[in-house]
Amino acid sequence: MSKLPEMLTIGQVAERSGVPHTALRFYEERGLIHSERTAGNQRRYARSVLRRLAFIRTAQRVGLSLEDVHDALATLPDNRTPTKSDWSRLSTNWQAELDARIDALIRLRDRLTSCIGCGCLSLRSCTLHNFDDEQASDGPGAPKLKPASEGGT
Amino acid sequence: MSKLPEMLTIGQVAERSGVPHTALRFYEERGLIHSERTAGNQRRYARSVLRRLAFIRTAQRVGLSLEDVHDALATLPDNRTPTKSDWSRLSTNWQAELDARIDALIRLRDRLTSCIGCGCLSLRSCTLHNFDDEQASDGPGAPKLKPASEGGT
DNA sequence: CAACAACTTCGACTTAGGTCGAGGTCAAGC
DNA sequence: GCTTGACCTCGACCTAAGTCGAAGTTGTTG
Repeated sequence: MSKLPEMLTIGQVAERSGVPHTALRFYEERGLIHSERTAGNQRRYARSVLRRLAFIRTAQRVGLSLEDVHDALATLPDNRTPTKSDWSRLSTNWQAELDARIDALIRLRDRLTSCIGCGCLSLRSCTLHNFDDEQASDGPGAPKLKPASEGGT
Repeated sequence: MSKLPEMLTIGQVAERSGVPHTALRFYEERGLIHSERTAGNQRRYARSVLRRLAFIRTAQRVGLSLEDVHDALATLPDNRTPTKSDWSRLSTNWQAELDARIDALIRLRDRLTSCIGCGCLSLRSCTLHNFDDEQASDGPGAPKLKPASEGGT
């Protein structure tokens, strides 16, 4: 029973992944990653956790929440490395998400462009000002911006 | 006429802007908007606050933090309501921000696509797995990797 | 004038995504 | 076999962007 070379300590994972050890424990608590324990109760990670972490960080970058990631990862078979089809399925979902986000941002940009073009100071009739028809809330706490029922300056 | 017809109560502003009154006080506390007070200490808003709020909500939609917005608004001389050229300048900055985000998302999507295409199970040499070239130049150990909704600037 | 809606402040609470420190344990080198 | 550093748990704290409720005040209107 020699210690398998694939098992990594939390410090090693932190260093290799760039994810702080505090965050690693946090992710584990949230069920995003998993570790074995030594006889002395210390965490030991399979190398595959690095891939998982890349996954997680990527998802965050895309703007997905950890909960989203958790749900996505939960569709993977428990303790094994994702196969090509697992991976493909997840990636496909993410792509849809990405496409949607890209789309939304592009629409927003175009509106902004037209706003600048028109110099619509009052914003009263400005498309940018009245976009709740299309945009769900994407901001932090941002409830949707309702049309200011007229009004303006 | 001490009570000008243009002055709006917090309830009116909330209704017209769609921003909850709690958020209005919160924004005021954060220095994003401003109000006068009646003799009885109640807030009264100039109509221009509606424009400012549209501004703020738009910025949030673009993904900017309230602090970013605060800083942007602070660049306006004497903290006034944006004129056409102010608006144009700020909007241009937001566009840059938007462009950058769109760009990042598109790159990410394309990587994901190529990953699926190549079926690179190991990810070891996969582009998706090795995107630190763009992000992690913040230093070794990189706890700097900000999660989603990074503030621009 | 009395009722009542709208307003005030202040502190506590929320969710997401963590970080920090205290107090204690494990593992490895000399 | 001791020292040192890496690790453990647990609870407190943090920021952002607010929300909620209590207790008290103002303003409007019948």
